[in-house]
Amino acid sequence: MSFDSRCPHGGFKGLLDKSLARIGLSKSEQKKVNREEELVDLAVVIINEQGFAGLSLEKLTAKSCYSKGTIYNHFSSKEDCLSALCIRAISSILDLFKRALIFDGSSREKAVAVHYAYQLYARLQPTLFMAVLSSKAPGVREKTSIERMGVMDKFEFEINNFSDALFRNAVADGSLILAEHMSIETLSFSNWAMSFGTNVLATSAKEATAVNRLDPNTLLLQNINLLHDGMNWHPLSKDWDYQNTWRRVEREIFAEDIQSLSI
Amino acid sequence: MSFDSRCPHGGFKGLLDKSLARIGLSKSEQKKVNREEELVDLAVVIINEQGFAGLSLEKLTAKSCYSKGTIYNHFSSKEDCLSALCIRAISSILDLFKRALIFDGSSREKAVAVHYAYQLYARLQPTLFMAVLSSKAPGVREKTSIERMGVMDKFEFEINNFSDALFRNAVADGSLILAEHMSIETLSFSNWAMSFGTNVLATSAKEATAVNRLDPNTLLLQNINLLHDGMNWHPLSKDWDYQNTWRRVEREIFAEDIQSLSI
DNA sequence: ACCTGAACACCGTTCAAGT
DNA sequence: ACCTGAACACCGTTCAAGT
Repeated sequence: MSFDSRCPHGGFKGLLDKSLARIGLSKSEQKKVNREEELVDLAVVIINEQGFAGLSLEKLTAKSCYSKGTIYNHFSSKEDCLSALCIRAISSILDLFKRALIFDGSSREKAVAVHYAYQLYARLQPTLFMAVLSSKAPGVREKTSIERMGVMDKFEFEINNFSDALFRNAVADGSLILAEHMSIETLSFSNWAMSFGTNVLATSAKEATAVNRLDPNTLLLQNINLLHDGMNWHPLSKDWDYQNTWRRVEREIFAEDIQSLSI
Repeated sequence: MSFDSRCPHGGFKGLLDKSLARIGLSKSEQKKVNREEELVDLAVVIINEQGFAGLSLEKLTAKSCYSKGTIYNHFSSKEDCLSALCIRAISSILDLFKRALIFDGSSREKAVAVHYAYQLYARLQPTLFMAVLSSKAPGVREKTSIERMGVMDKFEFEINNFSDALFRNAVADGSLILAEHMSIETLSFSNWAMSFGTNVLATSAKEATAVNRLDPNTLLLQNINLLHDGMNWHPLSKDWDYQNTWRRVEREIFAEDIQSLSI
């Protein structure tokens, strides 16, 4: 093993320190946050090399320049480390969501842009995306520290708020009329469930016959079109070419990200 | 620890042997199948007592009357054992699905009955249901034996066929008209994705704010109503009381199963 | 106040010897 | 042909000693 890759300090470190200082962290707290970033990066490398089953805090210790004690100072267990990857993923997904919002279109088109962003992340960072799924498994949740669990809940709450806002805007601009017994929360949740279910099944069951037989690129769009039509969210898919919206989102918002995929 | 519970042979054993013999297994193969059933039961007990994180083949060995070698003869790893629980779950779910089909109603109502069955299983056997989720995590899949992976694929294929049949029937009886660019497979997959996504998020995020704020009982029905309305599957939810269908399914098909929940 | 690595317990996995 | 359990490697986790 080459030791060159160990302890890759420096680079943007000074920059990072400053931006963290701005949000009110002490020097030692900054150091800890930076180190955790570093360790999460290393964990991703190990998973890419040896699979999720190959990740252990033992190996993470060996690959880093810290001792076991320090590693356990960050992660209370291997599963806690996995949850840290999950939080990294959710946080990045939220950033992509916010970028998707600037798409110039109807509220339903904006929702399509957000779903595009979700699926894009699954393609850009398959390992981190799968970490989200892994962290939903009870065995992982059980061993995640309560502090980190709190952070996860906080991010989940933010994602929910974000999703709710999409539907509130739709109701506000008149393109969506709330049926009886339907709340913003209900629609927002169904939207999330469909997206999550589609992406997980599409990613995890790719090899199996079930998903194989479908075109993964348009799969998510078709599913959410069905759902949004069911909500009677205008314009309906029969009156608007959302396939075209999907392509426009790709071109107008996420062109560089897509480029990095083909390199 | 009491040793009374160890090696609970007997009971329906003779009966089981005979039914297995009918499908063409030798005596020793029968024995192995029976033992695996027993071990899966024991694994569920351990998980119920100590959580998913508490399961190990070490403990399974201790709780059973077999040696480590024999346990590893059944399960190539702890994760392989988890996948065995997953297969047990899928197989039971398929049985419930078949029972749901006998519900007397329109093709869309039959689909509602099938979703009812899915959600019922999640309530009847939360541990086994969560095992399905666990087995979707990459770390578990990676350590599942190829033979068991094959069995899982076979069951997934059966579930798919079952779901496809629901939609084929709907097209056949004229209540569902396939839109352009929509295939039976697409609709079937979206149906599965919605159900899976809803049940997983409802089960795993129960504590979190997101799902808390919704009524879990009607959540799944609302979500699939939106989806089926989006497919334009008649009768639409505005023209038919599917809440009532849901209650009828509960009463007419699954009354005893629900009873066992409240005991 | 934080870091280290030795120490130990538990688990996973194999396999030579036994029936 | 199948089962056993000793043996060992790897991992998780703790904590007294060090800086």
